[in-house]
Amino acid sequence: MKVTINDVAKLAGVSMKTVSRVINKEPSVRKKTYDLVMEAVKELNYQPNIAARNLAGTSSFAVALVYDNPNAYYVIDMQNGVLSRCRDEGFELVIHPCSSTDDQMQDEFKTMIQRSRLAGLVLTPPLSEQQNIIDMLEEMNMPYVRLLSGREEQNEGKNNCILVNDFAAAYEITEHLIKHGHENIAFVLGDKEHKSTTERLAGYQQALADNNISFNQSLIFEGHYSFESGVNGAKHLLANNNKFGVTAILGGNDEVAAGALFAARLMNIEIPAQLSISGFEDSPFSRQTWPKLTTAHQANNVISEHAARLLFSKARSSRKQEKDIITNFTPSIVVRESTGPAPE
Amino acid sequence: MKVTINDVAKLAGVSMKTVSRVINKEPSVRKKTYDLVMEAVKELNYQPNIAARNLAGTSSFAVALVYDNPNAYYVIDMQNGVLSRCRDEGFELVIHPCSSTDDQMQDEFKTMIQRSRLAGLVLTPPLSEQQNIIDMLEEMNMPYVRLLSGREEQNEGKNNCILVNDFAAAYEITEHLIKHGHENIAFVLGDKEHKSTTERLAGYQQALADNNISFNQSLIFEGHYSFESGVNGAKHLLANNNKFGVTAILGGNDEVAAGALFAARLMNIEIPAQLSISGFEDSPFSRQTWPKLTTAHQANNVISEHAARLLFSKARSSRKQEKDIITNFTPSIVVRESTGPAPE
DNA sequence: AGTTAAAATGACAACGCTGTCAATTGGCTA
DNA sequence: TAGCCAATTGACAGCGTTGTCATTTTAACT
Repeated sequence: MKVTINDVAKLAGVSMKTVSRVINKEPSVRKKTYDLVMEAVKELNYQPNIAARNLAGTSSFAVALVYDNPNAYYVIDMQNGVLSRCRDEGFELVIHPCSSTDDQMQDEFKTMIQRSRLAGLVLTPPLSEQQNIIDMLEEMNMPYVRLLSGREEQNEGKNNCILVNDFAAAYEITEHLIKHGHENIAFVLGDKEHKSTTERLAGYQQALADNNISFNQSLIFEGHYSFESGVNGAKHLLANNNKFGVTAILGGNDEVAAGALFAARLMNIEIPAQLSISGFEDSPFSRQTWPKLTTAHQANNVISEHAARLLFSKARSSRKQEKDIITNFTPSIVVRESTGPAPE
Repeated sequence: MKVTINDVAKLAGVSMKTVSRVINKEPSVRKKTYDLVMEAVKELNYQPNIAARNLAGTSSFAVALVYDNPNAYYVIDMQNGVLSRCRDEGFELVIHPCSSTDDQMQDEFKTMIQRSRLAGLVLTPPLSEQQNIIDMLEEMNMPYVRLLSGREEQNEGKNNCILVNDFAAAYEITEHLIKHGHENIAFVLGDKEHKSTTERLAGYQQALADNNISFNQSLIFEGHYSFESGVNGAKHLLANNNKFGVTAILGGNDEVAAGALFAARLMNIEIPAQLSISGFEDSPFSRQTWPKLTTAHQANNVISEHAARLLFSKARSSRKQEKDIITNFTPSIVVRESTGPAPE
């Protein structure tokens, strides 16, 4: 039942160490020897023991996915992508949800890293934005890859980032609305600590500017990434019989947009006839509202696989921290039924 | 930096083995010794090395969570619950998503189990319903706990089950509707292969029977657990100007209910004035529709923690398969705005 | 106090693999 | 063909724990 490296070595007529070399694809193994060993491996259906590898070796065979994000769809997408790469590469995945943002978390985090003997970690926002975490990892010389909201040109100093260009996404959505005659476009922002919030706001502002529409602070509601916040934001923005003359609302993400939709219903406002609403992220959620949400599609499955791949390459390429690895993903707008021409 | 059991032993002035005994909460350690060791553990912040434990010991310190469920909220709830227990008990969690239902999956599954040297696994529906998987685990003498839809009285032969009483939940929701004057209550079912579907249907039928309402097959739509299916089901049931006189629709779960809501909107039907709609599961989703859904709350966080606890106790209590461990959870109805009195 | 069984502790090998370094082999040149 | 270097391969210790069994201590009796 249990096949060890020793069994393989005997069958192939070589030393254990040679088998080890073959398993780990180390160079300087003669082709003939390699084949001999592989044949024995197949014959015995040998599976290396992960615990022993971890214990004996200096390198580890586990990576961690760290998240502090209430959006289950996002987390699952990330997890599945990373997991799929892990399987292909023979790594284990350690899942590490972090609920808190306080100091205690950082300790807990450190403990986890030491305890699990990780080869590296994937950080998702908003955790990936915390400088103290990054500093800690750099100090520990621990490979990591972080998913961030941002534009390439603004992040040249940073390393190991995978950027999602929320600026461009917001720009595109805003322009879409402007083209449909909207001028008083409101924005219910997500948590202001999140980079995605400031990026989306900046994209929105740029689109306004490029189309000669002046920015109006009154049309901005500082909220959170939640349904509730979308409800509150829309209620506030549309208050007093829509005194600002808002004809479109950008939701900080799909959940916020769904909240805005909810609030509009409460006020008997027709979507999109009287009001256009759009979200961000294209979560499954955005397809399950009435009407379905216009949003910006973010290829989370692709992004997460890419993140894992990048991490593995970093983890393998020895100690030397390769700087400036930045990859860019730009979400693309998906127009559905929640946006339309501005009312007269 | 790296603290081993040896360091602790030296500081406490005892043998390594004694420290090991304390760590593993083995009996026959004097209170005084125990305290001495624990003090040293705290002082050095000692963390046992999982790899070494796995390698040296006979028992393993990893459990797996296996899922084949597209509902991200459900999966995350389960995962977080199990994970939280795992941390407390010093276990590792191996995540194993299974996309397919074919034979290949079973092989892959077996490989995973052998490779990871698991202490046991938690199976979630619909995977937990597959007899071939259960048989395989029994054969391997591998501890497991499965989450199932069902009633206690019907599952006495089975072991290691955590039952969610969907029958009772459906009964309660149906009765709620009947009390509000509904008689033509339709049901958009989920996937018929899932136990939860048949259980919910049975609860619905029982409630009708107990209230002297005859069951009408025409009011049943056999669908799937998806938003789309909810849309199609409602469209079908309300077709031809609502020829069946439906005044309420049960959605197989919250997603289906949201779909039904969507379809009702398309047909300009007022909710709940003209039509009541309810879901199941009380996913975050059910609070993000307009109007908010009446549903049956399922305490997934509690259930998953319980599952993990049960698995640990099984895994520890040596080989002897304790039979008949069955725990029962009954969802409780949450009345929101999507249901109301039947129209005249 | 002396005896004895039970409880508590310790010594040491073993788990399955990899790192290190020494030994062997093969291919080439002179 | 000897001589030499580089490419391969092997021997062996050790990773941090636990299982086993031997040893010591304690408690409970005569």
